[in-house]
Amino acid sequence: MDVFEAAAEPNRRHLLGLLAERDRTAGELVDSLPTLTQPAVSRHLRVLREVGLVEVRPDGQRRIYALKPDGLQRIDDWITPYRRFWRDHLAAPRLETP
Amino acid sequence: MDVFEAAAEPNRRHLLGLLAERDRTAGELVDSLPTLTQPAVSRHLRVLREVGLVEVRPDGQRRIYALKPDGLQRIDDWITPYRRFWRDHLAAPRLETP
DNA sequence: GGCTTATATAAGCGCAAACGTATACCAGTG
DNA sequence: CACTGGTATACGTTTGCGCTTATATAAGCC
Repeated sequence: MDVFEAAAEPNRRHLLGLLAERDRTAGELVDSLPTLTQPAVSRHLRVLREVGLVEVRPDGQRRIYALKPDGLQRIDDWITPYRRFWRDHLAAPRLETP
Repeated sequence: MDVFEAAAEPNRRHLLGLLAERDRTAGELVDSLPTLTQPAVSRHLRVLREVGLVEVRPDGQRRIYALKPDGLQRIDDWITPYRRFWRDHLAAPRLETP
């Protein structure tokens, strides 16, 4: 699994959104997704860990998750050339438009 | 399938890359992925069409594919808030680093 | 009209993702 | 030490993606 697939999952994007606000314990993140069970969220966190999008530090018996900046930057690097593309085409979508 | 899942597939990102250079016929795109069969590429193009990342126009018996700017912009909109995040954290990764 | 070229769809298969239930692993607390 | 709370892993199941082979559709050409 790479960064793109990891970020493609809505629940994982939800987790990333929360971690962008501030660091959170695994428990808080579990509570933020009431439709999922604790193991399900734990596995999403593992995926985010493995692709380098988040990092964990232990705090007693809890685990505190934090966003890792460089992970998302890889997606941003990919998008960058396209950004130029739509900046050119957006104002004047088609030259041959009547 | 949404834009994120569509862009998560490496072969589809390859196709988007080619279409960012210039419009291409379906046949050119098929030839650009020698490890895949023609139907496989055709299905990838269908996915990209359905999520609004590309558009097609017929040219005789060929189909010419073109990149649609607004599709990728939706991913960019999602990334934007995170960009601020790593701009803040990248220069000084951790305050408590020894 | 018949034949070829270009592209899309259909059918079927294998595999990996995502989930829930059950369980293991620690760390704290009495 | 026994027990509880917080988190991760194991396991089995379902579901959907991506692939190939085979076929349909449609345009161009003789």
